[in-house]
Amino acid sequence: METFQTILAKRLSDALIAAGLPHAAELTPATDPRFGDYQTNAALVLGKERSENPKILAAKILTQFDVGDLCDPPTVAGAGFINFTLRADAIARKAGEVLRNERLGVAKAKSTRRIVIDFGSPNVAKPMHVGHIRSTALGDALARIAQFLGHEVIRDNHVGDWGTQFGMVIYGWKNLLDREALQRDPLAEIVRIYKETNERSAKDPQVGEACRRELVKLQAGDRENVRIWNECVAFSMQDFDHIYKLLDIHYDIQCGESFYNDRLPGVVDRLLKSGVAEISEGAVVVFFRDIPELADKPCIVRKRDGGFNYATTDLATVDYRINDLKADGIWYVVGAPQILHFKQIFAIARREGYSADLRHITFGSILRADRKIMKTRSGENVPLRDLLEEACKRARKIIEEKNPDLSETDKIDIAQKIGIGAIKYFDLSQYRMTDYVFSWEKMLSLQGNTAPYLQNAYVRIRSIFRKAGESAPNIGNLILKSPAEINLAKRLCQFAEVVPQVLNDFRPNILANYLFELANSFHAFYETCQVLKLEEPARSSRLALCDLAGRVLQRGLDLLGIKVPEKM
RNA sequence: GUGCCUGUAGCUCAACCGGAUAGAGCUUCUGACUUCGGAUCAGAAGGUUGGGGGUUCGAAUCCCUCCAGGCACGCCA
Repeated sequence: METFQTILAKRLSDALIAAGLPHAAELTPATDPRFGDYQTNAALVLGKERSENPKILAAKILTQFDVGDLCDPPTVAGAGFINFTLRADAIARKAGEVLRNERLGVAKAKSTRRIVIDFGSPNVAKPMHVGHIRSTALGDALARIAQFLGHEVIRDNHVGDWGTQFGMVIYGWKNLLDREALQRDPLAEIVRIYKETNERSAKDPQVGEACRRELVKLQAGDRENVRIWNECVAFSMQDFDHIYKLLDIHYDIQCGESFYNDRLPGVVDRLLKSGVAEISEGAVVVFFRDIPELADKPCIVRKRDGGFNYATTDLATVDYRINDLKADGIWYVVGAPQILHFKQIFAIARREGYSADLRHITFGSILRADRKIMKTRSGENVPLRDLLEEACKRARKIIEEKNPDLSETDKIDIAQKIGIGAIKYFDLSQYRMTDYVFSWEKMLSLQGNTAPYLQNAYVRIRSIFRKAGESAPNIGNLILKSPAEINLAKRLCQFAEVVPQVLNDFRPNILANYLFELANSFHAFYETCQVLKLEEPARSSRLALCDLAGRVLQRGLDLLGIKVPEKM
């Protein structure tokens, strides 16, 4: 299904050809309602290129422009903009099409690809903390959107289940473990022994040495140590799964760092053989002498002591995803501090001849009110589990105030949808690169650009249908008369234009913004337009409009990983 | 020291690839309820887009420079 934007863009292109002008510029939504619904600056761009008067060019383009029954006659305005205002009957027809369309008008991408999305990536033997929210919510939302647009998505949890920290965990397990505590709360006990060992080894070099020995034994496949390691991984995964269930996050594969262990020597051998890497000061290193930015930033792929590091693992991961999983693209949803690392990894992958689309999708930090990175009072990371539970608890409290008559099971269910939705939406509605200040009050507010506000719009729509005692009517075209309903219908047609835009620069906040405006338009419509008390056919038309608004809200929030309740 | 990211209303944030008079929300103020959920809506107030230069018809957006904050810079991940 075509959007207004694609139709008008095509006609612009036709008009330019007919006028003997080169194809130029684009056709975009108007920046201001005063300028209509869509605009193009084609005449300005061409005017500049050809040193001609943009206004005259605009007029020339318009003589060839066929708007058909889509728009009122286009106008030339300002320095040479061409403005298009949609006709109400065209909006009614288009909204009718969207209404009957399963995908709500959203076309699949022209070329669909297989994409591995690497997000979340918690570390074993450490509880997930607030910081994981961004990678997890963002990665999941991008996965949902890419999938909806027809891409084949493989969600991969690159769990940190291997590394030097295991020397300490195993040492602690053997010397400090409290079995009872382990039964009560396994992960907490593992974290405790890890921390305590860490402190001890900082003070006592002998402990540090013992940890290194445990690590070497683990890497050599020592049965006892491998058993302990397995157990720790299993306990951690249980904890992650609990959180993922709460967050409604699903992974297709969870190939952690350990998955790549036996592939690491092969990676280094190949890099040495092909000359991409060389020996330097006993280590195996890749230099980027021809890339100014990286010229003084070599990448070590095998340490002097023969050990591998995370660059090696990540290179093995690239190989696996491209060769074994046949990925056309890999998106890494990983924090900004690792920018340099991924630049190096991508540069090496290119040298090895990989042409897959490799993207590092970075994001900022979550801050406290004092603008410091969010930590607990004692300076520890805030456990994600606590945070999610707190969100549900606070949502529950609001529900008790606003709607105390709901059943207990409803309250639990709704509190979860609102609480978790609030946290995710607060994150996703902001530009991913900027740091943001965490605030319970803001994210759970019923006013403003929040999940509860959007959910409430949906709930109101459901309420109308409950009251009506009927489902959405099956009608042809809508009848649009009042400005508020025209505005709402127009907004609904834009869904198809907004969704694909998110992937241009991996910005779910564009979709969030749209949904907020949609909810706003719906509320304005609701305020001025009666539905149920109306005579036919207006009643059915407005009911259909409500239904469509509900479906778009639901689908849009779903693409962000947020659920909607029927009541709240 | 070098590189990267960020800086927009009192606060939290938008602004798609350079477009028109920089938009929302919160807060404050003013209106609207015998209502399909007022958990809402309508309106007002609020700006030297960190500072200064430059590029052009046109800059929050591109270039230079300075300031502030954050992050990263060969054997941790």
